[in-house]
Amino acid sequence: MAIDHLDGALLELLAREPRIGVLEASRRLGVARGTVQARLDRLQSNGVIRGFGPDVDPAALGYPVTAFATLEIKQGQGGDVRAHLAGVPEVLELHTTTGHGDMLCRLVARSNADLQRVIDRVVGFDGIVRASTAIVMENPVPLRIIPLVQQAAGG
Amino acid sequence: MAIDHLDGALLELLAREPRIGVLEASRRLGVARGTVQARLDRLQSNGVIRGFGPDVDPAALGYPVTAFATLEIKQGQGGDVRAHLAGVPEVLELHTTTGHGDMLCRLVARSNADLQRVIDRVVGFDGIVRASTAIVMENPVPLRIIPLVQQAAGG
DNA sequence: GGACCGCTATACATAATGCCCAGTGATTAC
DNA sequence: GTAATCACTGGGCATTATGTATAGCGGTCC
Repeated sequence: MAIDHLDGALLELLAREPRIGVLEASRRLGVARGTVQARLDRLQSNGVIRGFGPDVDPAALGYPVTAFATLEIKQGQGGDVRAHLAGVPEVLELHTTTGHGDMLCRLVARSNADLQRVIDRVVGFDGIVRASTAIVMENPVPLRIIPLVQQAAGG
Repeated sequence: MAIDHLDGALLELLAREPRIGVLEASRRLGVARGTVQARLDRLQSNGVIRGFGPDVDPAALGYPVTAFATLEIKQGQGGDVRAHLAGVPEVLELHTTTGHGDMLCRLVARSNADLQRVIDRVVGFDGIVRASTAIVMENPVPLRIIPLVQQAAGG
């Protein structure tokens, strides 16, 4: 799937002002409303736009501590470990990675003390051999996509 | 900031059907429109909802490879390294973490071969001493927030 | 008891949406 | 070269949502 300049500009606009409507977007971009509508439909059915879910800040929910945990898994226990981690609300995402048959997960907690509880819960499972945790201090580049979109759009 | 059941249900609803309007949300939740509007306003001014930006899938843009790189930084070079990484579109996020004065960043690339180019660009900077990269194979738990929201909402 | 707060319920003007259509220019197919 | 296809334009129209305001009601805090 490739996107062109108009797609890129539309995504940028939506990222900057998400509550904008199709009509207003068409005005800003200087194209017809139907065009914006068609592009949006296409971007969504192509899977480029997964959705417009609310971007919730865990810190504002009372979970200001973020950490990344690298997990070492017993052979053959991958499925069980995934199910276990999926059941922990503080696990915000989980990846399996190359390396030592390992997993990487993003955790949040209410405090550094609470992080200990979360880690205990995460690693308190039979298939997990070892865990090493890195606590996030700063987040100089929050999750972003626009620079990549611009590059993909050729600009 | 604490959220109650109604806030939680509203966030869940928005996460599941993001294009829903205030009116429709009020119908689903069985409350008055003004209530939903007030809750939404409050959640946004509280920072619980950062926005409704489009959720763009890098894979659909032509970047199906994700990796996490752990970087070791020269003392005193942090600021320069951040600026450098912020300028690389394939760097989707960057965190500074405890450990070895390190950083953790999420990268995407067009292919495994392309990942080499991205990594070269990332680490081709004076302040970076060493990098170790883990390529993501699977993503059993994609970035999510609803389980945490439910827990924060008390149920 | 009085003040305050959040929710309900309703109203109304304005604006956006979903959907339709005909026309145009550019590209592709034959 | 001609026909067909495709994306975009520009317009219209009925329906629906939004922003904003109103008054009333039931709690809670002192």
